Amino acid sequence: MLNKKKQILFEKQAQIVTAMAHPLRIAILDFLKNGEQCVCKIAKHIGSERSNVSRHLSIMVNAGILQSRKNGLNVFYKLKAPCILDFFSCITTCLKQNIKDNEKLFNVMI
Amino acid sequence: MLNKKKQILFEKQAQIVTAMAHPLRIAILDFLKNGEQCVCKIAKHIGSERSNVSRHLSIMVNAGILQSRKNGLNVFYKLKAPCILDFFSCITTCLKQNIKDNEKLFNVMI
DNA sequence: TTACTATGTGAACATATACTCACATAGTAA
DNA sequence: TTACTATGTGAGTATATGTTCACATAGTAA
Repeated sequence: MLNKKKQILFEKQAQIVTAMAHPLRIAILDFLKNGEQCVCKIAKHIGSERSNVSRHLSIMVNAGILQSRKNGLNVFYKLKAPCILDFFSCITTCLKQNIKDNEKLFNVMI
Repeated sequence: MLNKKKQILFEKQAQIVTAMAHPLRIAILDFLKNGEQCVCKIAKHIGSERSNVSRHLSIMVNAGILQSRKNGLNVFYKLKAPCILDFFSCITTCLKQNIKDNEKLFNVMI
């Protein structure tokens, strides 16, 4: 059985992973890899409602993977842990492997 | 605006990230880092209903981050992409930073 | 002051997710 | 055959999540 310490660790880790587990949020993270952006620019770039983008951003700020800075009317968001980007190269490796596996399955079927 | 290709890529990536976005699933991934395990061992280790564990496992198999092998009555599950484990070191970095930030905030408040 | 812009948030709704229970299936062993 | 074990899954329920609309707030600029 898991001890309480590990259980808490896994819950905290899940909070961070969950904050990345959405196509729009991944699109935002990808957009922010080259530096901070304001909400309206992000909303325009990913093509979604401004209020919805605002919510997605606050989810990632609460999880501690983004940080924000106010400047006049604008609020700028940027990545807090750049290592998050490395993660997506692992994810892409998974994706490529999945495609290979599907090809194999397909070749067996026909 | 995002093009269709990128949109599809982010959706596929989100499917994989979502498959890791749960404390029990992270506990399972952690348990499997030392090699394959059958469902009953996994269920006993993480201390959850066998049927629930079975569902969590199938979520991760469908996402392509686990693979399974049948042997008699048992079904053994193992990690498909070991780079997933590297990811959790990044997550832990985030967590440590979050704790530091909270400390700073706490010091400002008192 | 007024008019404007960027952002955040409450309320409502639709959809997705997690969990449990009960049962079905498939392999083992007598 | 029967009895058992490990696993998966349908149904039901509770909770969480994503989205939109409308409105509130805060800063800008005339």
